[in-house]
Order: sequence, then structure tokens, then C-alpha cells
Amino acid sequence: MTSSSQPPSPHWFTVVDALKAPEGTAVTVKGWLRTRRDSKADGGLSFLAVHDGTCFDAIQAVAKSSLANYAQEIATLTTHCAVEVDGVIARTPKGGNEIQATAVRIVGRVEDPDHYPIQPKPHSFEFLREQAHLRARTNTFGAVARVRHCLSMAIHRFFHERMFYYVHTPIITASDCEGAGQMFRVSTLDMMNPPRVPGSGDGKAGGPVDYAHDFFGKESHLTVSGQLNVETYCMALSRVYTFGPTFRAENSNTSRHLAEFWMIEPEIAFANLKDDAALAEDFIKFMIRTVLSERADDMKFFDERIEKGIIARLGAVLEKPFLHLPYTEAIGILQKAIASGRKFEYPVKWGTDLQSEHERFLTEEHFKQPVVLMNYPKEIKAFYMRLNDEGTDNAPGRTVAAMDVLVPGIGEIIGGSQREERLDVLDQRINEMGLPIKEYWWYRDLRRYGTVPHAGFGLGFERAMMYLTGMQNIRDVIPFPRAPKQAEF
RNA sequence: UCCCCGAUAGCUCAAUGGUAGAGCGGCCGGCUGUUAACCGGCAGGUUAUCGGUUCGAGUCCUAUUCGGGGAGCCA
Repeated sequence: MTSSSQPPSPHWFTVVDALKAPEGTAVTVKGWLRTRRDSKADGGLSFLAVHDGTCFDAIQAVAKSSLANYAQEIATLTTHCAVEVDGVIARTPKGGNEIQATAVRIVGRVEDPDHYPIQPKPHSFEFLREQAHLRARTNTFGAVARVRHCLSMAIHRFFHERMFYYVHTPIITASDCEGAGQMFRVSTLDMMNPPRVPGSGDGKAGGPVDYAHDFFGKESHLTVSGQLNVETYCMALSRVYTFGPTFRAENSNTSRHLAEFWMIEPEIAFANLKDDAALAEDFIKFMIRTVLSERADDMKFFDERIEKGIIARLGAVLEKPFLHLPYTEAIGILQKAIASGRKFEYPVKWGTDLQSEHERFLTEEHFKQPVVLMNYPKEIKAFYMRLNDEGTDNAPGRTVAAMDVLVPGIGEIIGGSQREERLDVLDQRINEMGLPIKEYWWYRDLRRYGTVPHAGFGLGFERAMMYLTGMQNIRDVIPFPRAPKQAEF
């Protein structure tokens, strides 16, 4: 932590601790300058706002012109110069802590300050995305980073306290059965001259690539979901979850999609859809409570500068249970709204998936709170979702035990379901959807040997970050966003 | 991938087809226990790229690249 030329100081305080230290405490603070303001009072002095990322606020150091290096060094400091400040904690006229500096050592200057991109002023997020290596230095991205960390820790704590086991599911998968969108290929073959399936093409080019010669001996990709793998551990450890990176090669250009994002996927045995929904609700409320209490400083910033009133809105979500709404009833509500004059771009019809505008209407206009939509038509959902009995929720067709949690401002934040635990029904669904049943051999084995009802869901970590911070673009809640045409850093 | 909008100083933005401007930031000076400080001055430009129209293009047209908003796909 300390360079060899600088002996460790017994008084080294983080900014967060220095801001709470009693008056008179001798401290050394190490960090970066946010701003420097000069005054001619008391024979000349400079106010240095120093931050080190340990909390939202900077601490003010007062450097008098009597310091030996004042004119040469201190008075020429600019934004984000790295400094070490020795001094004594004092109270400002307004009440907070500041440091009466006895020494200011310059660790690293900012060269060419008139071209340093991060200035003490509001920057557009678009600009900061192009300066992703520097944006952590801003108020907003410092706050995002702290909340992101806080939330990551909270998620593990939530599950750990409830006897869930954290399972590391693979990043690389050679099974093509996850079925959740376009995948990134993983290969060590020579792209310019790949081996071809023997007897195909003209021997030099053409014909299918022979993946038998590839690293894993078969086609392999980056995972799009850890669910199928984590189900295997669920059938032995009862309550498990994954929390890892997930990859989708879709050409999505929106403020809500990334090519590389983090997903949390719990899976619970001896559980049905209601248990799943209850877990999802507990989970979301736990995340809200945690960031409000542990990152009050950063949340205050988001409340004032990013989304006015977000603290009150999140607080209100804690107050009442989530609303549970069968898909069939949601269709009814939407059709009633249309009948009374509400216009939508897309038609509403039982059997088709809800559009973004429909989800937003339900959660933002009609109910104005998080809504758990349940029991969707089987045709629009994945093969592994449990087939409901005929007539569930008075639906005109067969439904599956799926649920989506919709929140205002984001839309779908969680997608989950009770899983089909009956082998014969699962096989029927796989065949109906034209999927290669042989590929699912190990997944089907779980139903052959001691199958039990179970359920789970996936929560997009970055979507949760957006919901909790009010940040409008998913690319601004992950340090280095990966999206189409975007992998510079 | 589709629809719409945009790209001018370090940043945020102006500029009827006719000499390239302001605020902030930087530098210099003044003032001040300052804290989005304030006041005066100075420096800072291949107007995204390639073509075209025109006496003349930041401005109009073609194409491209990149960015933003919305949609689809989803988490």
C-alpha cells in the first residue's frame, strides 16, 4: 500500500474515517484533489478538497502559505493531482471536519491540466463512456462503484443467511441447449483455415467446420445462463445460487442490454411458483434496505442529482407486498384500458407476449408498484417451465408456471419459473419445441433419479443497479460495458 | 437489425449559404474561510470522415463511421 520511499504513517486515515475523527486528531490522508480554491485570508491559504473513494464526500484540507512548498507546489495543484496531507482535524465554521495541514506532499501531478478530460463540472454520460478509464473519478461513477460493491456483498449475504450455497457454474459451455439467445463462440481453431468435416466441400474450403478438432472436441460457447447447471446442484444441496457473468451475442442497442452482464440465479428444491415469487420479493426488498442503509451517502447523491425522489420511492416499495397478477388477468386489464381509450402501438391478445409498453403501463401507470406477472401461455415460454393444469387462472389455453417481476422504470428485472420435474411432460415439451432431446440427457437424468418440484429465477444484476440508483443507461452501472461495437477498454 | 435525432475549442453548446462565438475548464492578475466561489485579461479550432453542389459550405446533397433516444430480442 505504501511506496518504499515513504515510510508507513501511523496516522494514515481514510477520508471516511477522517471525516468522523475527533477534533485534534493527528492524521495523514492520501487521495486525489477534487478542487483547489485559494484565499488571501490569513496571509494566503488554499482549500484542497481531497477524496480517496472511501465515501462520497471529500475532506477539506486547509494549506497555509507558510508551508515550505506552498507557492511552488500547493498553489499550482489541479483537479486529480495525487497528494498526501499531514495535519490535525479541526471543525469548520459550518461544522464539518477539515484538516489543518502541516504538510502537503505531491505524489502525482496531472500533466497538461487544460486537456485533462475530467473537470470539476457536470459531464455528459455519453462523454464519460468514451473516457471509461477515467470516469471512476467522478462523483457519479464513484457512487455507482460503491453501490455496486455493496449490492454484490449483500446478495451473497442474503443467500448465505438463508442456507443457500454459492455454486460456480461454468463460463464456457459445450451444450447448445440453454436456449436463451445468440451465443459467443469459443474456439481455438484457425479462423482463416478451419478443419472441415471429412468428405464435405471441395477439400480446401466449404463444408461444415469440423469441431471435433476444436479444443473441447465439440462446438462451445460462452454461457447465456447458469440455470441448467445449477439445477444439478439444487437436486442435492436444496438451495443454491449462481452469481456470475453471462454473455449474449444479440445485436441489442438499447439502454437496458449488455453483451456481458452479471446474473444472479437462485434455485430452490421442494418449492413451487409461489415460493419462488416470495423469494424474489424478499430478495428485492433486501437489496433496497441494504443500499439505503449502507450507502446512504451515495443514495442521497442519486436522489438529488440522478433521480429525484428515488429514496422515497424505494422506501415505499418496502411498505407493501408485491402485487401478484396472472397473465390472463393482465391481458384483461390491458384490453379494458384499450376499450376506455388507452392507445398502444401493439395489439393485446391472449397468447402473445406482452410488449414493453404493456409492461410499463401495468407497473408504471395502472398499479404504480412492482408487479409479479404469473402463469404465461406455454407457447411463449421456455421448455423447462412447469406445465400448469388446464384452466389455471381461467386461462383459455395451457399455461406454464412462469413469473416475471416488473418494476417501474426498468420493466422486467426478474424472470423465473417453477421447473418441469415430470420427465414425461418435459420430454413432450422438448419434442414439441423441436429441440434435440439427446443433448438434454444429463438434464433429463435429474428427473429420472429422485426428482422433486423446484423453482428458480434470474435477476439481471445491472438492471437491479439501475432500479436502485436511478441511472438511466445500463452502460453506466458496470465499469466496462460490453455492447455491440463497444469493447474499447 | 429497424425508426428518429445528432457529431463545431478540454467539456456543454451557439453561429440566414458570406471574417469561427459564448459559458465552464486551463493560464495570468484582482478579491475572498472558500466550498457549482466571484471580477478582469490571455491562450485555445483540419467544424467526425470521404466525395459532391456552389463564386463561396460548419450550414445544402451522397456515402461512411461513431454516439444518443425509441423498438425488437431479453435479464
